[in-house]
Amino acid sequence: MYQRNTQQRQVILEELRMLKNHPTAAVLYTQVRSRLPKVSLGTVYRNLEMLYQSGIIQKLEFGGNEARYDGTIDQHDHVRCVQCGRLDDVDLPALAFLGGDCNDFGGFKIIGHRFEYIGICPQCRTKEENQTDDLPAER
Amino acid sequence: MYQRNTQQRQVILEELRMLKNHPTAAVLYTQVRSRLPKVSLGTVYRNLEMLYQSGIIQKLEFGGNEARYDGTIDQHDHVRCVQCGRLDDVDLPALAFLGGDCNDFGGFKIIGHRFEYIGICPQCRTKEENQTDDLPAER
DNA sequence: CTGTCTGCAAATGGTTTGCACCATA
DNA sequence: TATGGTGCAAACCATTTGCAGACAG
Repeated sequence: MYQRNTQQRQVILEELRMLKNHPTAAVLYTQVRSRLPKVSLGTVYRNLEMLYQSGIIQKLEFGGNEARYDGTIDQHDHVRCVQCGRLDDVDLPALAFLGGDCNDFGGFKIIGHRFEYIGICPQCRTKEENQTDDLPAER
Repeated sequence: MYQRNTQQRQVILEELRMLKNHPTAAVLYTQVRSRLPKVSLGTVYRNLEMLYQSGIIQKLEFGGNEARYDGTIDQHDHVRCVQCGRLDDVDLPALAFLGGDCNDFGGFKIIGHRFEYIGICPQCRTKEENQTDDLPAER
């Protein structure tokens, strides 16, 4: 089951690694289109999934939101802004053990974990202070 | 902003509390229909969201899968089966600190966290042993 | 009565997929 | 030139929403 090294695939991976902020597929798509104006969103999804399955990139999907992608595979956790969806890195070595030795819970074979802080990012915080009214919808 | 105490809302909450295994909206819907044959799926979603916003139940959404609901609000973590989506409880007091004092990461105001183990449930494990072929799709 | 809630069905939105053509190896 | 990849558009599927009638308070 070999994979070809297409131009699209290369550009998608390069641009993903360029964008440091864990872009969504849609954001990456517009970015890639600046170099390959004819790519389709379907191709972006297909390649992201392929790269993810090959263990080359990370897919960071949580709670109904759009999935976000990380061009590296080093293990670290994240903070997600409830309001705008922004996703930042968090270095929290204390969590390393969680994926480790504990590999049986009620018969489950544990193969990993997902962790994420939920919060409000700096931008959204200042927005909140300026306009005290209009609480935005939760989701 | 008061809320009415409709029959639908009551039954939905009761049935959710009856089902101990964190049902999806669809599963709960069929369950509720056995008592109220005319409820609509929309009503189930609307009420679940309402109960969730009111802090009466938990909404457990993770990784692109269907959301699952918990009729109680006690804090505990979960294991999710990658293959069938089954969601079980896990008691892991060590994680309690995570939502606690640490309330500022890079300007983010931390308001909570999401954690979940990923694994393979007993049923899917035995299935795997019996038939070594046909790897199921990731998602 | 008033204003919330319901059932229905259509809309949404992120993601996937079928198909015919394209291009990599 | 064989076959995996692409672009396009339609399909999917969980969830949301507009609307007119129903019903709780």
